[in-house]
Amino acid sequence: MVPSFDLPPQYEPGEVERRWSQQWERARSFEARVNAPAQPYVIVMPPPNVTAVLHMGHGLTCVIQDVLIRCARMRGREALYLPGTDHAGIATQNVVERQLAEEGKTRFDLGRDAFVERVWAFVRQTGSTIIEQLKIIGCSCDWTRARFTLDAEYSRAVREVFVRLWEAGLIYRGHRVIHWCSRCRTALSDEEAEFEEETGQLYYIRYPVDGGSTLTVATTRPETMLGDTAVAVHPDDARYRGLVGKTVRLPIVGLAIPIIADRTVDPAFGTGAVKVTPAHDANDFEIGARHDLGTPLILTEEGRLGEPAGGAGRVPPDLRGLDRFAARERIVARLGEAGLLAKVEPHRHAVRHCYRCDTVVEPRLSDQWFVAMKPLAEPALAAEQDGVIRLVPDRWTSTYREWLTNIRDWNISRQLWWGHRIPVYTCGQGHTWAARETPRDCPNCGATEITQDPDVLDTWFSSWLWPFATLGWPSRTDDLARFYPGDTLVTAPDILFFWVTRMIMAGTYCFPTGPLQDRVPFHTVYLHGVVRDTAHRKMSKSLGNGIDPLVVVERFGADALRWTCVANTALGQDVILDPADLETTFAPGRNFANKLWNIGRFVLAQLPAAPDAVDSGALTLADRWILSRLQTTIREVTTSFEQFRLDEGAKRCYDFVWKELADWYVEAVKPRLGQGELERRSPEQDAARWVLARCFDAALRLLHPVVPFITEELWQRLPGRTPGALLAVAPWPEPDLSFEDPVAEGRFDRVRQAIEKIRALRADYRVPPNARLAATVVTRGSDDPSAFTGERETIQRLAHLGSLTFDGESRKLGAHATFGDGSEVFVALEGAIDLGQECGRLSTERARLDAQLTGLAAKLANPNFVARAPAEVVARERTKEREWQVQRDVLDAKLKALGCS
RNA sequence: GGGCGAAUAGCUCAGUUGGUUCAGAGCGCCUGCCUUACACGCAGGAAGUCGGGGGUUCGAAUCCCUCUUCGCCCACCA
Repeated sequence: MVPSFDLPPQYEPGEVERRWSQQWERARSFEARVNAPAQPYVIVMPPPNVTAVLHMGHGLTCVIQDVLIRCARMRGREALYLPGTDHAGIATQNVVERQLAEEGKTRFDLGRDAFVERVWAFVRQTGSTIIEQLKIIGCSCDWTRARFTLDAEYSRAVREVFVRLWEAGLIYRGHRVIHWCSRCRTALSDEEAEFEEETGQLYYIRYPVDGGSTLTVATTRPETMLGDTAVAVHPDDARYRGLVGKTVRLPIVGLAIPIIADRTVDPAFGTGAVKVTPAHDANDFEIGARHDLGTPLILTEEGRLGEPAGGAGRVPPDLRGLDRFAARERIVARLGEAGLLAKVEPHRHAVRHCYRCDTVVEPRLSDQWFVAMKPLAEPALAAEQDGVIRLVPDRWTSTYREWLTNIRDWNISRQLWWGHRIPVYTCGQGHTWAARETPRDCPNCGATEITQDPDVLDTWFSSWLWPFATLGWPSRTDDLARFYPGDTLVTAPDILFFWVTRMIMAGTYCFPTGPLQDRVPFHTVYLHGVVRDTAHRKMSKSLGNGIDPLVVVERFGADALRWTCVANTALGQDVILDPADLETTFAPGRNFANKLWNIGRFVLAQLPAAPDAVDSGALTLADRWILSRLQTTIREVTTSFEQFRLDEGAKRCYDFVWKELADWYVEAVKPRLGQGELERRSPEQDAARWVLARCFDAALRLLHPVVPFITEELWQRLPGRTPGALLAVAPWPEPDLSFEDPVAEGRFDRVRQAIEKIRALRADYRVPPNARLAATVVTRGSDDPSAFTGERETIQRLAHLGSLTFDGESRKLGAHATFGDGSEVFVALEGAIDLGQECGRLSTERARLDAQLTGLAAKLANPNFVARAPAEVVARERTKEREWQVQRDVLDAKLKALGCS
């Protein structure tokens, strides 16, 4: 038996993970130091909504960020992973409003102050939920720097930016048609009104022309006809040329409205005549402006029909107060009765919906605050074009450019109560100004009776300052000087426009001087994929196809969750997980953790006796092989992580640990180490223990960013740890060139192949596992046959042989392997083997090999190939041909030995 | 209407600049194994005309064209 140790044979993540979360926090391992000499590396976390409960989307993005930040930290950078939460105006207000609704109240029953206080109470109560959950999955954030977008200091930054933009003339009051959510009762930005493809109806309505005939218009929203102020046709449309200038009677309303000509009308759509509703359609507003039409507002903020101000009698009393969709039915019915409904046809079109509550958004004329975006977009465009900002994968750059080039002004006012109140004030004299501090009197006329704009700012007007408002801007704090600009921004592409581009704009705007690379908030944007289910639908609560990360942590461990996230996220590709089969989805990570655990159990049992150094002369072939593989692994993992190919890096570690270290090195080294005789020390045993320690230590370091908990737990148990030292801040391994040994790799590969051949033979010939056969390994042409004789014990053990001899000449029935340098290994099993069934199989194999050889011969006979292909390719093909010929000989020998014809 | 992504083993996916790790991994499946770290394991194995078609090339999963099927983003067509 190996020496007793206290580790159970199965890894139990729960207790270990809880313990290390606490230890790391207690050790303040993730707190970035302002005075540290090292170069900083900064990632700001996209702040989750303060009401959020952790879902796989957060999980994926934060795990990716955490891998990068942990890697940077181990590589000696002063790493800052800055967390926080977003007040999420509409989303949070909606949550609290729903709570109120359950009590039968609305926010208006409470009044503004009481409502806002209620939201605060809710936020204070639940606001740290997601923060705690992020700790559970191992995010190595600097929690002391956690920020909330409504913190007092943060609010100061928001006001500062607003006032600066105001003073620069970039904020203006716009009277225009905006997207209105009648459920949230607020305006939305273009980005917040999301298109959804729907099949609706296209209604053809006859408008009677004064003086006879009718003009038919097509509309998808017939209820808005009450707000029509004209009917427009294209000026060149021959069908309607005679009608322009006349008037039509607006059905139901009875008002006379003009027929006008406007070039924006598409004669090919519908009837070529379009009703013009300037107050409820952005296009129509433009047309109305050109033709000096009125803008009667016939839909209320609640989305109900309502008589416009001025009372032109547009909305009949019996329709007033009717919801817009009910009104649509009623009006269509009434048009039908009046014989004015020409036809209705199904119509596929994109309808805008509120991104928070999915309600169909209504275009509605109103007064809102806008930011002029063109001047802000220019430096952001330049940043990408000058290479100061890089998007990964780079296919996003075209999307980025296109959006910034065609950018439209940003409606930043929201008719909500929860958020940053717009710092615009008005006095009785009508003076309007923006102020950093709440003013006592009007700076223009000294009037003391002043009112503040009732609206709040778009949530994103605070989030776009995240990379520097969190560091204390506009104050010139040490944090700001040290940690701005940051390095990498990691997020899913769905908030590229909401957030990423705007952060870049805010960065360059708020840091107006210096070279561009000192102004932009980060130099790399890594846009990873979206978490989807097996039907490739985005995981969402509403679809019910989500996976609760905490359930996964409970069942499989946080490391398993992280493993699945990382191993499945190819560069920028979506991550497909199966919510119906958590076992299949997360078991690989758990199993790998368990494998690591058990390698640890084996290694730790040996290590009390591990020497600090070893004489390189004592290293066996296997030692030199695994050490060489380790150097390769270190190099590959490092570059993979640098290039955001996290899956590749993780899998490379996996293969090293499992396929190389555990499957081969540990097995090869067992006979040398003997059974639990730690006192026994030979140079070879010392070497093995030293190599084990070195490889395992390095593997734990490489894996730590991905699976921090188990690696920390195991690493702590390695001997020689100074108290308080943590893997989380231990140095990243560097490849050691002196251990790179391609010759040893090649030789050990031969040993492996010899063993695999013997194993395959045993399985093929159904040799009982306990049968200790004798085998002969025939080596020919090898540069050093002692490579095999030196590994006699390894081969015997791993191939379950009773005895093993080496032979340079004889060729018997067995397995054959050749190598690139022309050397060969032939393995002959000696013992009773039932070969009766083998003839057919061997003949088929022989036939296939013949066919392949014919094809290869043709290729080699092709003068084009020989002339044009690189020399080493031709040589490789020739080698292959020789190998195949040898294989054919072997097959022939086998067939002959079996007595097959 | 424009742009982008995906299509590779039964399932979920890798495959970076065409050529020695190019036909791979995990899961599942088949055959044996509790072999002194691990059955969340070990050994062996079956399995794919790399979506269809055309082209470039000595050589294509990889580059070009085209078609099909999914998915996403953007767009003022009522």
